[in-house]
Parts: sequence; structure tokens; C-alpha cells
Amino acid sequence: MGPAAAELSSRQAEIAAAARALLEDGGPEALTMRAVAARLGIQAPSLYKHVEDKDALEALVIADAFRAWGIELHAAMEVLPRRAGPRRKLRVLSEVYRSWALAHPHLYRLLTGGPLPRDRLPEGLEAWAAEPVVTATGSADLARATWAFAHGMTILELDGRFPQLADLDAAWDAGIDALAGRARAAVSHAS
Amino acid sequence: MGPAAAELSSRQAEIAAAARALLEDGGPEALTMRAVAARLGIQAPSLYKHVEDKDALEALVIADAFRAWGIELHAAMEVLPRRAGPRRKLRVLSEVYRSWALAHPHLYRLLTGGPLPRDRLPEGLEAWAAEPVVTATGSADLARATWAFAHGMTILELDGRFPQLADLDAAWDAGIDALAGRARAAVSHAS
DNA sequence: GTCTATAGTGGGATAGAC
DNA sequence: GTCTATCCCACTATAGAC
Repeated sequence: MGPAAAELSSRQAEIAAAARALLEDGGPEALTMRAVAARLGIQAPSLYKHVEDKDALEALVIADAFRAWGIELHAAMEVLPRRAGPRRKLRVLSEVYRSWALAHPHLYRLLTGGPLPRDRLPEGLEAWAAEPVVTATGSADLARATWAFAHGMTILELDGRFPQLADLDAAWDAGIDALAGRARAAVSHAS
Repeated sequence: MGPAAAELSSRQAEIAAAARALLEDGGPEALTMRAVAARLGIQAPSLYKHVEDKDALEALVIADAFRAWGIELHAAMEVLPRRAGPRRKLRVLSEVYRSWALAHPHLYRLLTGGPLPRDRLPEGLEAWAAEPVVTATGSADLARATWAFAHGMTILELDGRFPQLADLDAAWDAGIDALAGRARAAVSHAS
């Protein structure tokens, strides 16, 4: 299950849920204190009884989204046979990674873009979410390279940077195959 | 030399230069019409005699930065022997890519983050800047995978997403080696 | 081509009553 | 815990005089 969720008052949980919904629907500009309050049928100043400031509210959303994302990545690994090779693991992971990001583009940007407010997040949450990629590659350097590749593919797609005709499935396959080839080699040397 | 620079009035060029300087120094929040004007010793409303609106001004900065960046990438390729293999080409390119981004982080984000205002940019400029990566890999799919890898490594580094102790040089090498291995294979099959 | 004056928008946050 | 009333900030952009 990963790191326990921090205890939130029920009102805090409602506020965080409203904030997440606004962000998912309308992007970061839609996430304002006024809008969050309106969605709950209260006035903006009332929020400050429950949340210190807007940054704290964003941190709640980030933590929640990390949990949701991490659960999907971990679940995908559990479905695989334990002894599946790195190529198969990475293919499955990359599919889950990409499809989650495309389904929640604004959350994905919030999680991966810009510096993280690590002080305000539960300890270990970030590492837990990234864990599957690390175990699939077996090497810290390759894990970072793979993470970079996956994030690059994803964010460039979300930002509309690839040509419309580009075959992104093929580009994903090309990258995953190249990286998995090294992972396999690294693992076989070690064992 | 790449695409010709669009003709700008001397005042437009001064405005674009001021905007670029503000962005490089203080990031996107520092790039306001007031600040640009102040830097030129005039009042903000006067800018609108030279530039349609803020988006148009940003487009001037983007085009200028694309030229500067593309020139470095192209220059790096010209220094190499023509018959250098993909691994060597990609190593050189990735070093230039990364170091330019680290030297101009706010410009890099402007160029690579978010949707491009392609309508307002000189035609062909974007493709010209990306050209070296495409020729170094020889395959459209691998070029996209390589571009994604490089962008991912760069933006994650700029955003402080890697652990402080991470050996990023090693991660770059691992990724480039994996991708270049495939490029070499693709090229030798084709020839 | 520059100025002053100003409109209009939107946001975060606080004070103090209830 | 919620309200009203407000303050503060910053920004883009326009109108019209010079």
C-alpha cells in the first residue's frame, strides 16, 4: 500500500478533493482559493481555517496524486510473473505511466514539473512511487535514464511538441528496447 | 546559418533583447511589460507602439533563442569528422544540449516547455534547430526517443528532481550508449 | 514615439463580527 | 467555522494629450 496517508480532517480532505477536481478540469489557472471555496459552497477566507495557504493546499493535491499514480505502477508490476525480464517489465510500466499521464495531464504536470515542495510531502512518498522503475532496470543510472526518457516522451506529447503524424508508439518502443537491452546486460553480468 | 532572422525595427530588437535579459535573469515572472519598459527607460504603454501584445513579444524571444541554440548544435556537428559514428555524434550533441540548457535555464524552459506559438515563429526554425539530432540517429523513431531522453534528463535536472548525489554524467552516458547502440545497428542494416 | 491617466481583471490573504 | 468587508498586490491594455 505504500506510505500511509497523512491524517486529514474531513474538511481538509474535501478541500483537497475540490482542488484536485478543479485542477484536473481546468488546469493550474483554475485552481484558485476562490474557486475551491465556491465549489464547496463557502467563501474563500474560510479556507484559511483549514489550510495554511495555497502552497499547503497544493501539497495536499500533490501527495494525493502521487499515491494514486504509485498505486497503478505498483499494481502493474504485481500482475507480472516475478521473473519477467527487464524488457517486459519496462514495457508494462511505460504503458501504465503514459496512459496515466494522458488521462490526468494536469496532475501529471503538477507531479513532474517544477520543483517539488518536499518539505510538505510525506516522507518516502516520492521514492515509493518511483520504486517500480528502479527495480525494473536494476541500475541507478539506467533507472534515471529510463525515467528521463519516459518523462520526456510524456511531457513532449502533452505539450504537442511531436509532429502530428509521428508514430509515438514506435518511438516508445525504440527507446524502451534500447534501454532494456542495457538493463538485461547489466543484470546478467551481476548474477 | 539556418533560417533568416525576421526583419525587426531597431526598437523591436531592443525590446526583444531587454525581454530576453529579464527572462534570463529572473525567470518568467520577471518578464512583464512594465519591466521591459523600465529597462529601456520608457513607460509600459509605449511598448504597444512596437509590439502587438505580450505574446508577440514572447514569440520574438523564442525565435531569437531558437537561433542561438540551433547555431550551437549545428556548430558542434561541423567540428566532427563527417564519418563519425552515431555514438560520438550523440555524445557531442548531448553535451552541447545539456550545457546550453544549464547556462540558459529560463530560455530553455521557454523553448521546450508548453505549446509553441508556431504561428508567430519563422517557418522552419524549429525543424532546423532539431535537425542535428535527427541526422545523428538516422531514424525518426530513434531521433524522437533520443530527443525525449535528452529533454527529460535536462528538465529533471533543472527542476531539481534528481537526488543530489546522483551521478548525472553516468545517467547521460547510460542513456546515450543505449540509444546509440540502436542507431548504429539501424545504420549498418540500411547501408 | 512617448507620455499620463486609468480602466479592468484577477489573484492571495487578513481583520473582526457572528 | 463561517461570514462580510477589505486590502494589497500585480498585470495587460487602451485613450488621448503632446
